[in-house]
Amino acid sequence: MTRKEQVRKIAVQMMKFHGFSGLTMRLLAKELGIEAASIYNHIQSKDEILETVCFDLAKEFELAVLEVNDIYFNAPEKLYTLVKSHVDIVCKDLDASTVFMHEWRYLPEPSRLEFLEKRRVYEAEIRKIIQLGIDNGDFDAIDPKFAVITLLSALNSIVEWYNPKGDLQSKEVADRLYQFIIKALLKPNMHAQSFLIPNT
Amino acid sequence: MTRKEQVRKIAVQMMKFHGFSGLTMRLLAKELGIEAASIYNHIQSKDEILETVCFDLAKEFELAVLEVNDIYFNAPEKLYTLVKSHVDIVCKDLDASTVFMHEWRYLPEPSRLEFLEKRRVYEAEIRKIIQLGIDNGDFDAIDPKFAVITLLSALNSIVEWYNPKGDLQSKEVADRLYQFIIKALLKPNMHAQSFLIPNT
DNA sequence: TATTTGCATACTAACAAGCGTTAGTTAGCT
DNA sequence: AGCTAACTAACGCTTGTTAGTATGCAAATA
Repeated sequence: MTRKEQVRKIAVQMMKFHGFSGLTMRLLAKELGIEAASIYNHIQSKDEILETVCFDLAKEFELAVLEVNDIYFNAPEKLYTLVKSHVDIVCKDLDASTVFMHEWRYLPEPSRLEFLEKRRVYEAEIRKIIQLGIDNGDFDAIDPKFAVITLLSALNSIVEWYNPKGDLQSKEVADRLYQFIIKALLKPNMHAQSFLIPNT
Repeated sequence: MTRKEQVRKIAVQMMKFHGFSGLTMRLLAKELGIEAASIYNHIQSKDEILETVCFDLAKEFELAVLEVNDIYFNAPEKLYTLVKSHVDIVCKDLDASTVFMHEWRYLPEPSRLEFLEKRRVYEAEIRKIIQLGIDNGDFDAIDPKFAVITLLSALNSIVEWYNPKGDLQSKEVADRLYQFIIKALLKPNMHAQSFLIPNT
């Protein structure tokens, strides 16, 4: 791990607790054991740290959903794969994900608008999955937009409660969330079709 | 509305966009059309604004859930009433609710710990409802803790997307969310029992 | 092998601006 | 007379960031 990566790692870790505005360069420097001015040998600005975190993760989410929508699957299978990927990304680096969820608001313009656009695309891709499920008769005819919002709120709130040192693995979290959500989405008469719920 | 209330209202409105740390007294003063020092004729400190917002809303949530658990209802009825109350509180003052959800982390100690305790109690009361549903055979035998987390994540994320000027009323949001969640909670063979889903 | 170059990493000192907040005062309304 | 709500001036401290400099190690050169 380069020094640059070390700086970013500690910065993100601290941003999780202090927030973007609350984390000062001098606070970060103290944790790194150096002077505030020295940080600028490794990064360009405080904003840059936030931009790196937000856009690196956004890229990961984007790739995951595009891959799912590229492969031929039925809607429940696509949804399971997407949920699994999303949860994996979040749990893999919980600090970064927490900052991603909470602090993107403080991205400087035009980065903030760019970020919102990326999120819009992500949501639109997920909506395609829900719509496919409805069109194919797997899912109840609910409002897809509403379903996406509710799905994502459940997925994203993982950062609020997940404990990497606890007994739940990323896969278990994904399976539980999927089973909860798929029940809300599936047509009532399809609940016996357990093949739609992958083995855990 | 007293001047004190006006100050708080504008402050909360601005905190929604700038965050607690990002909102400065001089920025708030400019929006109020006065000098920063003048604000202190109406409030004691910047922290006090945050504390008022967080604890006022916490009180509302607490009262709502205690009332629901006081009345004799079955679990689905209790849950519907709770969802309705929660959504009402959130939609009634979206600015305050947004600050409540995002900025409680920046409460000064010991207020922060006190806030977390109140939230813990709220979650425990909701868990009672889920547990009642399981014990009475209405709900699937899912992990109640997990169900509460998922339920609350859906309820709380309303602040991320709800538009008071849109075409959705608070009651409609509550009904939709309830129908989505109750489907995930109910036993499969009970889905035909539409009486469990209140008329919309 | 000895010397030089260059990069990585840290430092001190400082800047201009901004921070929350206090003290003391003034104007107008009841 | 007393209350409400504003003001100016200032305090001590913190903010992100720049400029210029020193040190130690690794690769390149003599």
